[in-house]
Amino acid sequence: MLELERPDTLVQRVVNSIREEIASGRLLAESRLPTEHQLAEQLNVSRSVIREAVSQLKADGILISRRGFGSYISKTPAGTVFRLPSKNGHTLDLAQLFEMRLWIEAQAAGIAASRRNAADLRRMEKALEVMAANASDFDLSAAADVEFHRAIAAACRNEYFLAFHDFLGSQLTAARRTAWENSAALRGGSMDAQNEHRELFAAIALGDPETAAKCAERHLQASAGRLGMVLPNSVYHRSQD
Amino acid sequence: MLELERPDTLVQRVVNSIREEIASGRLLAESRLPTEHQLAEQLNVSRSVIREAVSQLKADGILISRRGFGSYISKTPAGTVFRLPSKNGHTLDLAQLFEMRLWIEAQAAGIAASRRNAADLRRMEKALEVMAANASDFDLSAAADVEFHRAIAAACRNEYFLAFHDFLGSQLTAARRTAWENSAALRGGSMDAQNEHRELFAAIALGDPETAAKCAERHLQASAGRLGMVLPNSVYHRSQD
DNA sequence: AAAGATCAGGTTGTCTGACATTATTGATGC
DNA sequence: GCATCAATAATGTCAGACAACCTGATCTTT
Repeated sequence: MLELERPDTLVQRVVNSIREEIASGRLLAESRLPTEHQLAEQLNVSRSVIREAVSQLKADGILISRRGFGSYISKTPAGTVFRLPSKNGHTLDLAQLFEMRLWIEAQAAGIAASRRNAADLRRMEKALEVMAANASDFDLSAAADVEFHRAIAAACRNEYFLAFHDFLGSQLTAARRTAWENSAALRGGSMDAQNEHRELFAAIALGDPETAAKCAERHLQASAGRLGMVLPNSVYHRSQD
Repeated sequence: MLELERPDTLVQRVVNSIREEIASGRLLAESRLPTEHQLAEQLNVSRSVIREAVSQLKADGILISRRGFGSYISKTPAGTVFRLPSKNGHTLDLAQLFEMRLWIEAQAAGIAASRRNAADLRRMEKALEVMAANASDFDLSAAADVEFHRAIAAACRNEYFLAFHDFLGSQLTAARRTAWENSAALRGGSMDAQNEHRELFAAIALGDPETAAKCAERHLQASAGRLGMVLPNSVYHRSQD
């Protein structure tokens, strides 16, 4: 099935153009941007287009504008948002994304093992119970699975880390949905998953970071297998070269 | 020194408004947005304001619009960009940010130890040499330091992970610049840092993930100390509770 | 009756021009 | 020298228009 790709809108082209000016160093940090009128004339587009483009760059923290004064490049021209780099434009590399999540999740498990308090453990255990009680209900048990892993990330007590964990999760489920619509592959191995969860939980409860991290890694690796994904080699148990 | 709080621009308020509408579930995924004319009338602003707001949300992957048809909520209403959550609006928690970087860097070191190839090792070594040769030149040695850690992250062979590593680095240097303008505190401990780097490099070259991760963690912890930062307790060497 | 062509209405994309609000700057007066 | 004030200019917002395009209904042809 073929897809027709369309030319970029003017706004998109202006955004790319300004981004490149900055990346190439022709526009330096904290230097002033030409006025919107000038930009409109230089690029031969209307001021509305310029304003929409600048509006996007402002939202990314790349530009700053002050009414009555003008717009200038931010002190941090790299911006304040993180976008997953996508080469061709749309498709994400599911395997690499999952691999990164595996690493984050493993690190989270290790840290959680040394920082978790009683409330964290209760929250994890509760999620496990819900998962066990609703093993037949896919939506419920999937939600409990997310909650279990989220409780682990939350036990690290770092809001940025937690936010990034959530971000990866949402990106992954979204990408998976668009890739294969059949996530039913999970159903088969739910018993194994439950055991892996229990192991992981035990290591965290015991306060054993190394074991927790390894349990998490094994669990995620197994999950990938259940989803039919092929990851690069394992991190810790790989043959030496 | 006090700061004058200004009311948000109309565009910003519209953006927040639509975001909230989605977060609260009043606007469902894949459902259509009112037309720009309707939105303008409902919110009592001009269409230009609506267009700028929608433009931002499109850039974040929250909205999608098709000419002649309309705009609708994306399948992934969480968006495709990651923003560091900032409560009050501007200041980031430097300690938490640094802590997260420490974790990422430690994980990167461990993975790199099992994935690095000859070219990776050469790249790291080269960075170390540059750093040693220009110990007195702050800018040069700082750049080499960045390059060293970047080579480690690159050796993990995961472009998303590398991109996130870079993002954290840029955010951190930016935040540090605005916090204290004097990063001269680094100068004193450059000899220690050099030793830590050598240790870390040796572990990676040897292919010992656990040691590499621990070296990286110690190094970053020491760096934090040299910067006068107070981090939460270490992950692995913390007293049991 | 079914398939294709045409048309009408609506929506986003872009352009134009205007006014409001705010910051900079230089002249003025003392 | 210093405060005041007008002139200038930039962004923020508004209003209206046309272009390009999509959808669905109607009309035409087979």
